Amino acid sequence: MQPLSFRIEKKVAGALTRAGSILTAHGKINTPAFIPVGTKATIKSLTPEQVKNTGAQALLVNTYHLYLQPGDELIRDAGGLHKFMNWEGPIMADSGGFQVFSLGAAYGLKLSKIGQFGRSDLPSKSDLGKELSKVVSQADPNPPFLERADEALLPRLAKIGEDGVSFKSHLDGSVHFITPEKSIEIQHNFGADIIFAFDECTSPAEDLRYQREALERTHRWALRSLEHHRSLIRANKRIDVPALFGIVQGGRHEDLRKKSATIISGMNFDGFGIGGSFAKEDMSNAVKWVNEILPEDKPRHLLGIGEPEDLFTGVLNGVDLFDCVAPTRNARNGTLYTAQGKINITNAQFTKDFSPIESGCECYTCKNYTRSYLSHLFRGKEMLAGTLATIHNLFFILHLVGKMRQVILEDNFFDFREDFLKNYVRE
RNA sequence: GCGUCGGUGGCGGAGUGGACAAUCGCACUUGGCUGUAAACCAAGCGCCCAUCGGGCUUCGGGGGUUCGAAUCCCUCCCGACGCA
Repeated sequence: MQPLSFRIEKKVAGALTRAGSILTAHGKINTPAFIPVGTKATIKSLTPEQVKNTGAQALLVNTYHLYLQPGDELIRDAGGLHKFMNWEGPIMADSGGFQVFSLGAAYGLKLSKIGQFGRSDLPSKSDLGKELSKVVSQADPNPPFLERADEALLPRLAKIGEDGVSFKSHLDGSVHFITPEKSIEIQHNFGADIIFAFDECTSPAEDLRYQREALERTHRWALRSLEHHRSLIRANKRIDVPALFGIVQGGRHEDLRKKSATIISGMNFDGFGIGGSFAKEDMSNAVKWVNEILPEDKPRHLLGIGEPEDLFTGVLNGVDLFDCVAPTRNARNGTLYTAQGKINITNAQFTKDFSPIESGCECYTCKNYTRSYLSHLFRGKEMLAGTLATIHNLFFILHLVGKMRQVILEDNFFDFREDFLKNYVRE
């Protein structure tokens, strides 16, 4: 009857850290776990077999993108996502809540162009783009915070209302109104194992007043998501029902994070997502505040986080699941992970470097190819470049988190963390 | 040998008397990327100092006209095509 069972296998004394396992209808996920992102029902540049060979236990897909193309009903009619995309393991679906941010507050007039347009001028395509990141740096002397007054000039693709969010499709310009109920219906049609409540991922640029207002709306949407989820289960009589995770928001504010964790905890979700944006420096606290309140016996997913140092922060503070586009997107853009930090394989120094990306790495790419060859593929814009780089980056991150699980079980998490971070150079 | 067209920064290719150190591509160099509108985006790319900026030498070579030349004239060199 339970859509999912979660078992804690080991807890680290003196921390929120734990290792466990989640059992879904499509198999088990050993935690902590990193879940690669396959937004449009594909891990870009890899076949499912290749994804599996990197060590992935589960995948995460996106509601917004698949709803627009090819459509959630088509996926349902195809026999569900697992069959449609040929992935037998667990599948998670994000609710579209992140697109409220990425197509809303984060997207619009490039900051460098602000002030160059009067009301009558229309910005050109090159003046538009993504300017805000989910994770901002507190150290940045010029944080990319927009004045709210500029909003009238910004042609945003997502507009937030009380009942839901109006999206202007990036594919054909058509307008789609996504409510919490609609998001849940779409995710049910996918046949995903774990789905998320529809939320608003707020911009780090928003002030406290707005964060509070958005948080309350997200809480109302959480309840609506949960109620609709239950009514769909009652109506459909499916054997395999998806697990629904509620999402905690609250930005960087302690009182909001704690309030959100308390309220979402009270709604009887199957697990929890920790969402939103914050300064990188605030991440540790934000996660800790939340996880000290969330029920211990349910899984916690830190949404959209995946840089090595952040994965340690999450695990240290009680996170079980992560998803992030960083390893896959970085790979396609030539940034590769090594134990010493990230390298940009397109740099001139690697053209004649006949060593593997990382010596000792057991991934397919490192066992068979050199940095020089990768450099050549990237410079030649060959498709195989993205494939080999993605295989390495996913393997690196998946095995890093896998190792975290192992050392938790072996009571050696802190030493491992210290050793890794000592060698891993950020920036 | 004669004629025609043409020689611009690593390459392609604009410009055809002042706003040109020279549009734009490509290549090259370096950044960035955290629930993916991203196999993407940004910056730099003659030399020197440099914060804004300033100075110097450039458009096949040489000479000339002009206040001013990549742009006009003469000449030489080189290339393509045509005629001998």
